[in-house]
Amino acid sequence: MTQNRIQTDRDVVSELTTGRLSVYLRCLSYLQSLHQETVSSAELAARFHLNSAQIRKDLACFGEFGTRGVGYNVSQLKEHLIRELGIDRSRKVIIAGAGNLGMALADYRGFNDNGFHIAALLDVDPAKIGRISRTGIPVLPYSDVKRIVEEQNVEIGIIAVPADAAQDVYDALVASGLSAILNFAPVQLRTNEKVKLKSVDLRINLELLSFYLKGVEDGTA
Amino acid sequence: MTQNRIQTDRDVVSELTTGRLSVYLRCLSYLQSLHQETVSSAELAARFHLNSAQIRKDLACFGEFGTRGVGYNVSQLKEHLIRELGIDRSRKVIIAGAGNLGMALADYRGFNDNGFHIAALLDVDPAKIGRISRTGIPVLPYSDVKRIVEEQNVEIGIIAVPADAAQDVYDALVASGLSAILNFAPVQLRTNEKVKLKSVDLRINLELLSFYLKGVEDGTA
DNA sequence: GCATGTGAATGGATTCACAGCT
DNA sequence: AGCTGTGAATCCATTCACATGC
Repeated sequence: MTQNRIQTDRDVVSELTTGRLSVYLRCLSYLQSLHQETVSSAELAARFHLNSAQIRKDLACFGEFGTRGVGYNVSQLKEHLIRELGIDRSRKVIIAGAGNLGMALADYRGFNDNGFHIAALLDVDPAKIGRISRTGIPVLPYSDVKRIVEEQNVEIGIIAVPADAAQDVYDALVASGLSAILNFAPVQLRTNEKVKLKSVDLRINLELLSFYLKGVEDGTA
Repeated sequence: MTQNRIQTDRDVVSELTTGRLSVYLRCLSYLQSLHQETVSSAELAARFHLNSAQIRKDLACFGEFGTRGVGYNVSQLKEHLIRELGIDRSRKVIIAGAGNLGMALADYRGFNDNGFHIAALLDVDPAKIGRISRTGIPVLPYSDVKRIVEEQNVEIGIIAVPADAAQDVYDALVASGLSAILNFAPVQLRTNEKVKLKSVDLRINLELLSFYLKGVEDGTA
């Protein structure tokens, strides 16, 4: 109910909850664009096929922000989530690997916007170094990592290199001094516990669908 | 909320389990390349920082495949998983959106290999139609969807278009007759329950890291 | 002896249900 | 009345611990 509680609860927020907060935030931006002033947990729940109690619990993690009998104030809640997610200022990102995926992420709106700014791409290929992405992000050699990270205060690294190069790249990023890494290479990395790592395995999702399809074929699903 | 589990003849397998099976499979391929003949749940557990009982439970979903006192036969288990995941034959995939992300996915090794084959990319941009990706995947207009899906027996669609086009593309893919969709657009789709949908939200992962970083800054994590 | 397979115990996340505020 | 905030109940996933079989 009071300020102490906000601090206490914070380190207990699960990734599942945090992920949903991101989704709510996007929805609030949309509602704001419609000039909707308040929203109830039931309305949000209907949009996402979630349970309304879950949404209230998620939002209550950081204090009481709703008004009983009314709901949540859209723009107030939005600002609040932005602050809680730590994207109320721009965080610098560097992408290792200027291949297809790295380039796509560099130019991806969701990545280079609204709380995140991509400082540079990194690559080993001399043919790529010195060029820029479609939206103007420069491709630099790995020898520049440490300098860029320090000069531009880069906090997040993204690994978008083939699996066999991922560990070396991981080690180089960690050595450069950044604090969090998003890994797209399908490998189990030997990690440094001081750096937060989140891995995303794109192929798993295709295999999940294949598994579902097989179930349908076998007539068991 | 409903579609999160997949029925099999033996039991019900959660998506979490299925995802881990994919990871084990990749590891088994690696062990096979080292000519290792057997592997224990404890060894796999150590590799992935998982609990060995969890691995045994995951693998036991489809029957008893290990040998007590010995472990699992690497190549036998690998073949078994490939069959259970339904990638023992090539499944055809079509990608909607020949932008950066679509192109990256089309040429991504993990997507166009080993159980999956990308039949085509789709786009609305006349400048892109008729071209091919770096690895030779053709870009076709949406008017060809139904024909391609039928002729080539495409089962899986991937949505790699901007958020505002995603619903229309989803509807077109569903209408074309395929059975499963992997969605990369950050929107809540109005779905047809006959088609399995899996959504991947890339931005959530960045926000997760931002949330972690904020926790560190505030000294609460 | 050693590692699997699995019922029982634990731990988390979700949902229920209602007290409490507007 | 309407909707939040939350303890209690439920559901699901993970882990423990051991009987079972090589």
